[in-house]
Amino acid sequence: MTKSDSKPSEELILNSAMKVFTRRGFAAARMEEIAKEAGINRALLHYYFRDKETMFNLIFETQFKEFFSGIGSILNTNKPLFEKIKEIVTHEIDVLSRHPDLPRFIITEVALQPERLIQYGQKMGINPRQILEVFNQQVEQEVRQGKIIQIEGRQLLMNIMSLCVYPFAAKPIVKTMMQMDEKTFNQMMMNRREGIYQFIIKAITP
Amino acid sequence: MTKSDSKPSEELILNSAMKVFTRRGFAAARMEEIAKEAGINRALLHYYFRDKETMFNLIFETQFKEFFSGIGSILNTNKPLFEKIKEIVTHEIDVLSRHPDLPRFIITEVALQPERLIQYGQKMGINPRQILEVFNQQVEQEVRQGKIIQIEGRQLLMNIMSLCVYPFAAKPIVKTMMQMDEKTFNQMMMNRREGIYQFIIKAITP
DNA sequence: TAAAATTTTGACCAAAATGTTAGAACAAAA
DNA sequence: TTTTGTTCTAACATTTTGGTCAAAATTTTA
Repeated sequence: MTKSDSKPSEELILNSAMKVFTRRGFAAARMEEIAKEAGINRALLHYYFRDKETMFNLIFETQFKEFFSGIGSILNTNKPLFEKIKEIVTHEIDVLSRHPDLPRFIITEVALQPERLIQYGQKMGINPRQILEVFNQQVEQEVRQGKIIQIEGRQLLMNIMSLCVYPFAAKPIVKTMMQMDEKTFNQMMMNRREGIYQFIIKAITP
Repeated sequence: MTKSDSKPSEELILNSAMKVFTRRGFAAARMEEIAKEAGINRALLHYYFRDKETMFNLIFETQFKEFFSGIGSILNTNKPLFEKIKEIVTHEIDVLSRHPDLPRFIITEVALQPERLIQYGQKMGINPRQILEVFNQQVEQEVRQGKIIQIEGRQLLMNIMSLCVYPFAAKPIVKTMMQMDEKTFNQMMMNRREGIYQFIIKAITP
């Protein structure tokens, strides 16, 4: 809020920018609000970062990484399926508990400019085709071996992601509808970490 | 696009407004774009509807109803649990297939102004407390009777909603990551209607 | 401590977006 | 066909917002 802390302005600005951009999205974010949040003059934003779009791109990139890199590297191991699922669930819930605005931010901004996804995806060396292919193979194999019921890899993956991500994406709705305050919401998500895992395993074990 | 069809302008404008607002959200929506989409002059928007905000509220209300009313009335019956689940899933997938932008729109706009949710909720007589209470009771009962495994009502409800809604909310991401075109996406969602139901039932049957 | 470099700001500018209005075009009624 | 009322538009006004710049304040360095 106040600048008093002797943190270098550049970093201080980026922090404020992150808050405001993730809270409001690009279109509704105001340079004024970012400046105020950082406790500095608006012109200073332009001194450190050329313009709104440049700032936004920096923020988007870090958020994008935060959202995708983890799951990507988990999927790319050759651990057994159940273990992967466990890791994805715990990882997602943990990350999103720390950054609850993340999914909504990514979702809306990608919807507004889908080309970003491809662009940044390439930039950080994500290859969806390959990741998906590996996961599909693994699921198919376990199906054939009778370890899990018949299910498409991508449907399973989508189920996992849905169960983890949706409550955060829709957090303001969920909180109101289920009449939870911040604390109970967080508690519920903590319970969910184990709950979802059980739910999925139960659903796919023959 | 063109106005040629002799439809009354008022309705025509609302249609365009709906498209643009759901596509871009309030902040990124441009009056100009709405006018162009309707094939009319920008000033006419103000002739029929006072200003941007008034227009937006009308759109938001209809979208809000579309999103919530169905599930509300399904939950408010006293059918058996599995039947309810089946109905919710099919209903959600059907509605969202017709209005794929709906969840993202509601989610982002509610996040931007959470008071809307309460306001419009009351306006259309939705009582979350009561709805949730009924569902909780029902789940608890089935748990006690040993018909389903131990699970919290709200967790189950959240799972159901997550599995249905998330793929649409994150549609642009899902499409890109899983390399699907519009058609395959829709097909996948159709398969999902049955798939999710099986998944949930399997997960909660003892 | 004086000079040089840097950070920071207030004042201003330009562009973009919303909103207003006088009157043209059109339709309906007399 | 004139008159009256409604629908629509072009041009204008206003507001909001992002961005620039010269100079003040501060820090660094000589």
